[in-house]
Amino acid sequence: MRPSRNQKLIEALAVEIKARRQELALTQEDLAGRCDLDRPFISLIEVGKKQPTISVLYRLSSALELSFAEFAGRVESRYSQ
Amino acid sequence: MRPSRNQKLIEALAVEIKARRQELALTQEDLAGRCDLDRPFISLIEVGKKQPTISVLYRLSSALELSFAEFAGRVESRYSQ
DNA sequence: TTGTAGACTAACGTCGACA
DNA sequence: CTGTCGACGTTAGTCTACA
Repeated sequence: MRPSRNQKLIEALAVEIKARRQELALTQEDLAGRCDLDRPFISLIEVGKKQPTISVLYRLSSALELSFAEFAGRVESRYSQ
Repeated sequence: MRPSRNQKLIEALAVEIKARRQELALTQEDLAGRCDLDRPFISLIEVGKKQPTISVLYRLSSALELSFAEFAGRVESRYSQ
């Protein structure tokens, strides 16, 4: 079977991360620092070119000051639209 | 550099998936069929040996008849304990 | 500040098989 | 029914660097 890629979901995630990051007035480097991730990697996620694993998702949600459930809910609503 | 692996989170996910699957009286093969994933892969996730990406997580939540937010919340509560 | 590129390592996700 | 294994192709995730 084809690799499990859902581009619309990935893009919903991308938009939510970027929006929330800017809401908190953080740079990509700030965010990367908060969750100990590579800054260029954050960039790739925000343009919908990378699909993070659950560990990275969880760390991103914490860094964005959201519970995991709240973060997932936001991504989900963007996806459903 | 350091692998972005949070074993406790992975195990919380593992336990939740297995519990919810059994709640629905599904076999791993049933679940695999519902979300079009490899059956052995489901098994590895349920024993905490694999860390799925967001696409796989989303498909699992749907297959387990949970919203993405609800699913994330359940994993999160198991993780926090 | 951000997007992207190349090169690299580790891990995902699939498949077939077997206890 | 489930866990595991080996093999495989693909991609996550890191790092350096540049416009």
